[in-house]
Amino acid sequence: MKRLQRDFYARPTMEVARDLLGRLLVRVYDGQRLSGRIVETEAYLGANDPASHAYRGPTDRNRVMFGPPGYAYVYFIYGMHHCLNIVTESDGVAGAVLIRAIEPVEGVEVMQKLRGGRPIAELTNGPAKLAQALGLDISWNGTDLCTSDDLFLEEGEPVPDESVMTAPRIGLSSGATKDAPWRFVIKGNPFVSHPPWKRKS
DNA sequence: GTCAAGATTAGT
DNA sequence: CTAATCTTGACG
Repeated sequence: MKRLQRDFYARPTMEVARDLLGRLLVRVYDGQRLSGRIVETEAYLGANDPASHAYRGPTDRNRVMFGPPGYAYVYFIYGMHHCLNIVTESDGVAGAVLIRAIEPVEGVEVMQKLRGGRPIAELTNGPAKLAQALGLDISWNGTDLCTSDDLFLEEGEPVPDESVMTAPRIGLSSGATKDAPWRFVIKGNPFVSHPPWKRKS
């Protein structure tokens, strides 16, 4: 299947976050394809988004968010979790999309092994969960998804507007943009974390 | 140098 | 609801 090119990522973050739904996230682990269909994303901007790591300008940790689009921004959080983001916007402009959940497609057994034998339903329905299921850690920060042989995205099956639902982002405690509807999910998909349609955000 | 908070998860 | 667990970044 065709791989997504640089121009796909070189657009406004919100647009990319929406368009990422339905795409196939692929990780080649030990020569084997592990993949999943993206079912949940969140957009994080720069200067105008207090909830973003890039809000206060570039630092050692968030630097890749300010670089060219199409790169992976992976960070370590809460002393035990890793999360995967896709860098957007043009070089010099901060922006990234957090991949919050994917629906397992290939390499389910390997992903299960990496996740301590958890059931398929709990394999990749959360940012830190999918990172663990795909064997991603901080060493993947800065990987170019347009040229890497081990981590990239394929076109997959674009999702129609009627299947997309927006909601406030998860886990934010403060900031003017904490309630902005910058979270995108495929309505009704069982692998979405904190399902918006089940009320009780 | 010090220190509180964090784009989460699993278990009570 | 809370513990787990440790890096980062703000401040002095």
